[in-house]
Amino acid sequence: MLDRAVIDALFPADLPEPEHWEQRYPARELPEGALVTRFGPSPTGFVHIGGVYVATIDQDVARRSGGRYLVRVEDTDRSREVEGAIEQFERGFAYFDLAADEDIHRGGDYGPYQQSEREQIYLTYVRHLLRSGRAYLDFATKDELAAITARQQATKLPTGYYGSWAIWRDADPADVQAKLDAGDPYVVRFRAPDDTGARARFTDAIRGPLEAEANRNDVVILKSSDQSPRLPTYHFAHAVDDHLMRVNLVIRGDEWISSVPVHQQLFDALGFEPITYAHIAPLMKQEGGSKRKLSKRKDPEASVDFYIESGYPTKAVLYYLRGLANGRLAELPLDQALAEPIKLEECGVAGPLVDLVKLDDISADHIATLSGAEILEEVRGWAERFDPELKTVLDAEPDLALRALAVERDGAENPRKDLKKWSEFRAVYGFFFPQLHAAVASAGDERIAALGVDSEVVRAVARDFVENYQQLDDGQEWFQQIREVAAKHGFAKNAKEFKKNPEGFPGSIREASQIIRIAITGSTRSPDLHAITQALGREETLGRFSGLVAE
RNA sequence: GCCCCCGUCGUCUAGCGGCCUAGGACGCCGGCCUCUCACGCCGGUAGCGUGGGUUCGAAUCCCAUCGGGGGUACCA
Repeated sequence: MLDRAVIDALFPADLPEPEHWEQRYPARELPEGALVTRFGPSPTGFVHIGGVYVATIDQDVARRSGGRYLVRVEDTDRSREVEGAIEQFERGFAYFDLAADEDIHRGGDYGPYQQSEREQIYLTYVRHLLRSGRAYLDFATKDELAAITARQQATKLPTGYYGSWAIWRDADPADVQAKLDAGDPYVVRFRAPDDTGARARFTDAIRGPLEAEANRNDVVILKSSDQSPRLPTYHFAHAVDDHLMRVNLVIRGDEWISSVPVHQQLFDALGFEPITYAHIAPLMKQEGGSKRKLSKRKDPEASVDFYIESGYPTKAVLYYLRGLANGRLAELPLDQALAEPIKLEECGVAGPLVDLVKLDDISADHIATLSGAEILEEVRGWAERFDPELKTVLDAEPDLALRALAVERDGAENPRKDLKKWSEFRAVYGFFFPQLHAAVASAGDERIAALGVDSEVVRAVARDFVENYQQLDDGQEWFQQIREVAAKHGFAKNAKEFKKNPEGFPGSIREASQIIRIAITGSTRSPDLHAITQALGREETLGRFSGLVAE
C-alpha cells in the first residue's frame, strides 16, 4: 500500500473528509416510506423516448410516496458530449410534464446536480478508498490493456482487469512513485474483494430476487489524471451521488443489472447503506424477425422530438408509456390511468415493442374527448413552432376554426376520430380555410374525372345546384337539394340501382354528391357535407363552385 | 468464450396446477349503418419457442434445448 503522504499529495490540500459531505447532505426529512428517485440524463445526443419512459416512472413513484424526484446531469464523458443536448432534453421533458423537484435550474439542498461540478466530492471518496487500500493507482496503457484482453480471449478466460492480470494491483510502491515522478497519467481502480466464487444477491423491486457471480474486476472509478476536472466513472458516481443525494430507489434500464455486483461492493467499501434497485426493461423495436433496443441512430421514433414534432398530445404519450410499463394501467380509461400509481411489482420484465399504431389509436381516442376549443388551443401551440402559416391562418380565423372543429364533434355522441396528432390538422381540416384551400378549377379536374361522370353533366349539376342553392338548417332537407339535382339529371337513386344498369345512368346519387363534395372540400372523403356548409357559410360554399360552373 | 435477464395471438398483455376447447385491448378481415370518410355496432382471424419429465390434470412445477436482449469500456 502507498504511504498516506504519497496519496495525500495527489489531492488538493484542502480537500474535505467524507464527514464533511455527510454533514452537508444529511438524511432527508421525509415521511416514512417516502421514495427518493433520480433520473440521470447524459448529454451525449438527443433525449431518447426511453428516457421519458423511465423518468415518468421515477417521477410517479416519488410523488406518490411523498418523496422527491430529482434530475442529475450525468456528464462524466466529456468526449461524447453534444452541444445543446441539455437544452433539447429540457424542452422534451417540459413537453411531457416531467419537471423535477430538484435539478440544475430549480436547485435543491443536495446539489450540484451536474456531475462535472462535483469533482471535489468524488475526490474526497477516492482518496478515502486509496488511504484504506480499497483502491489503487493504475498506470496501464491502452495497449497493455488491449494485450491483456487479447490473451484472456485466446485462452477463453473471463476478460477484465483482475487477479494476476491486474498488473498494478499489488505494485511495488517504489514503481508507483517512479511513474508518479515521471508524470505518467494514471487512473484509480477499485480493489475488488478477492473472495473468488462468491455470489452477489439482491432483490430487485421489479424482478424480485436476483443472483450473479460476485464482481471480480478492479473497475476504474476515477478517470485519467491528465484530465481536468477529474471525473469518476458511472459506477463510482452512482455510489457517491445516490448516497449523498439520499436517493433510496434507483430506477434504471436493465442493462445495469449486471453491474449491480460492482455497485454493491462499492457501496460496501464506501460504508454506504445499500440501495434498492428497480431495473426496467427497455423499449424495443421490431427489426426483421427480431427485437432490438430502440436505437437513437436508426429509429426516428426513438427521439422525443419525433413525438413533439408530430404533435402527439402529451397525455396520450404518457398514457401509452405508463401502460407499457404497468399493463394494468393500459386497461383503464386515460384520466384514471394517469391518476393511478404505477406499481413497480407489476411492471413487465420483457422489453415491450413501441407500437406507433397503438399510440395513434390512443391518441385519436384521447383527442376525440377534447372540445373543439381545446383542440384549437393545442394545434395553435404546435403550429407556432412547426407550421407558422397554419398558425397565422388560425389566428386570423379563430371562429371558422372552431366551427370546423365542431363538425360532428361538439355535442356529438360519437365524435369523429380523424385527428391522431396535431400535425394532421392541416390535412384534415385545411379545406375549411379559404387561405389553405385550392378550389376546383374546372369540370375536367382529375378528382372529378375519376368519378366517371361526363364533364358536361358535371357542369350542369354544379350549375343547377348553385342556382337553386338554399342554406338550410336541417341536414335532411339540405341534402334533398342534391337529390333533386341528381334526379333532374338522371342519376340513379341509389348505388345498387346504378350498379344493375351502369349504362342507363350518368351515375348514382353517390356520384352526384361526390361532385358536390369535391367542389366544396377538394376531396372525395370528408365529414358531413351539410355541417361543412354550415361552418363555411353560403357565400364561401357557393364560391367554391366558380371554377366548375365556368365554361 | 464467460456472466446475467427475458420468452402466451402480428403487437401490449391476463394467467400463479383444474374456473383455459387460453380471456381482453390494438391491428387485420368480413358485415351492418350510409351521400363519401370517420365514428359506432356485430362477427371473425390468430398465441402458450421446442423436447422431455412430475401429476389424475401443466401456459402454470422441474430438466434440457432453442431463440431474443444485455454485460464483459477511462460509454452511460
